[in-house]
Amino acid sequence: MTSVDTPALLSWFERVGRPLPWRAQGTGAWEILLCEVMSQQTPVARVEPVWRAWLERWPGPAELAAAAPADVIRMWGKLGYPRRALRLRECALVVVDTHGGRVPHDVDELLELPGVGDYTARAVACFAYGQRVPVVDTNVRRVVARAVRGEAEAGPPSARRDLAAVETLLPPDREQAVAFSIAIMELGALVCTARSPRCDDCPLASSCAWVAAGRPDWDGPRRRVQTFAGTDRQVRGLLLDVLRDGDGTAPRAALNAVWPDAVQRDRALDSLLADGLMVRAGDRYSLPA
DNA sequence: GATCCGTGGAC
DNA sequence: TGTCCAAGGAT
Repeated sequence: MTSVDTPALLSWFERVGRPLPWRAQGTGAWEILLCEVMSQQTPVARVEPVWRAWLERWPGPAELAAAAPADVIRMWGKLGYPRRALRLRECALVVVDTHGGRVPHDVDELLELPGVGDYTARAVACFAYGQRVPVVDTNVRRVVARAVRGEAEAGPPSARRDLAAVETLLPPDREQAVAFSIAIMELGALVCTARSPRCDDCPLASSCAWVAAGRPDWDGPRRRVQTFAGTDRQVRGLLLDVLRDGDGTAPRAALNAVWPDAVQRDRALDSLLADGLMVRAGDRYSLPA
């Protein structure tokens, strides 16, 4: 079982790591939590402008907690999965109400926050508070699968296994461990990518188990490709667009116009109401005040 | 564990 | 052009 050449990895990061705004010295825990939630299943490049605008409008959890859900949904824009915006506001409420307005340090407490799961809790503990905890995202899983196990893909995630695997790779020194996690994520994002890994530019190539094995194809189960066209997800997006891009309210007829299949349209609409992304008053549908 | 939940860029 | 996939979380 190969390990990871940490010095080579850290040196590479110093050279080509992106100067993302939330990596600047002095970035607070709330700002880091915000960017981590926004980055869930969303390319980092799309997050940056929204992150800036968001913090300008609501600098901290107290301001966000006082905001109207409608404004929060609008500010979320087209980042996708808008339920995250509602969870973020709920998270701000919990931070204010039960943590005195400060983002908690402990992973277990972070996990209690709405919209904060296994990855985000550890990302905040590590990146915001400098704790030596494994941080496992899709990039880390992929780099470890290749560099350590010699497999082309990570296979299905398993929180327990993945955490244990990364824990064994984590440098003992706290600051090194933090730098390791940032760098290995960046490597997965920039070099050891899912589609066409740029092994020629990889600082781990000479020690990589996958490269050593001749970059064998993945022989595990093919990951199910997520369809989008024609799904409820697409319909929800179209429906929400009507309110998000307009003045926040619309009659039923305006919503009906965006999707012909009444059964699916109603199902999507009901799910939006259930999620609290819309409210209904008679014939009118609105973003939640 | 499987499924659902947006959006858009890269190839 | 259609496929793939992106700093996951909740149920």
